[in-house]
Amino acid sequence: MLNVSGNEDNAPPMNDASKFSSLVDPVAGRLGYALRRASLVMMADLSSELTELALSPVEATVLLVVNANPGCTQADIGRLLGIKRANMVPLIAALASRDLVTKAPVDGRSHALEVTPAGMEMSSAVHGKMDESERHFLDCLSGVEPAEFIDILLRLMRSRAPRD
Amino acid sequence: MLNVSGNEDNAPPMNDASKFSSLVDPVAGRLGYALRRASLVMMADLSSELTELALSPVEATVLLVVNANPGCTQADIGRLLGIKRANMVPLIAALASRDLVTKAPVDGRSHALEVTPAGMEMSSAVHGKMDESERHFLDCLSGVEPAEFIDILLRLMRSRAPRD
DNA sequence: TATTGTTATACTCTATAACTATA
DNA sequence: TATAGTTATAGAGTATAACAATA
Repeated sequence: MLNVSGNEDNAPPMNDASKFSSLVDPVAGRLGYALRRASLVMMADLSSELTELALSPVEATVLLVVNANPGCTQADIGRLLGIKRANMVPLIAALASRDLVTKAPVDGRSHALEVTPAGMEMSSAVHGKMDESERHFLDCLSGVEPAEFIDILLRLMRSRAPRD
Repeated sequence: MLNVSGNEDNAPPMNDASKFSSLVDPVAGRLGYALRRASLVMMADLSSELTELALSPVEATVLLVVNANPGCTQADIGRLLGIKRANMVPLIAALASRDLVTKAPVDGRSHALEVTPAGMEMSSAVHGKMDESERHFLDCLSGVEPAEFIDILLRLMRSRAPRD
């Protein structure tokens, strides 16, 4: 694996702010700010992990949802992931054009989505890449249980209604 | 204050997934996914809080940085917040056009930024809005100390080098 | 040679509105 | 009347490349 930051093992991982600047940071103690910056870092890491599979994080996630819910519709996925119907169209089209998912009309107005054998293999690969990306960051959760940490984040997410 | 979700006090705050869908969620246990969704929710909340001040979250944060670091440059702010130099230009221009910050050439190539009296008042207002937005979400951190939670997020953010 | 500010531009993501067809 | 899928489009946000002036 590529070691970009030279910070793979137990060496002190630059916990100081010297890498960023010498300014006073008035938002470092803000939950929203810390959440956003941490999220962007993890997204960038996962994104580069997924380049091998030629999938974006969103495409990969949609694929996993179809894989876990055979027969679901685009609208279902949109509600689960917070993606608008209009924006689901190119996502599903991309996965379908690569023969990772299939669309079968069931309703006249809705399509049942399913993963193909190739899509099933790709789902496993995606989980592998997510495991690999996640592993490094889980080490930062010193003391706190990952499951508890994630539960807090999900509770945070559900504490406000989705805007749709 | 406006109560959008009907979930201000101690009523059970919809901790189930019924509000979202009935699908199996294959990424609910993923740290990166939970971080991103939580971050988006907090960003949306802060964004609507800041509409009264006619500031975006990024503009508000830049203003706070200038306020906390009189004499800093655009490049300084960009490094601190992870914003590219090119994208700093319209941000500072917007704040300057509203007489919230001033640009004083010091170097021939760099400008010293400072907040005006109006900018100082606006900074206080921004902190107030951030407090208000943050208050609700801090309640979700049952058990875990906010400072510890934020420290983990910042450690997470610093565990990968900024791409710049 | 490296850095600051700047312009122009492209690309991705997301949001809205409207339309068709189905339930 | 509400929902599913679709199209087109607009608006953020972010990215790169190039340039001039300066250190």
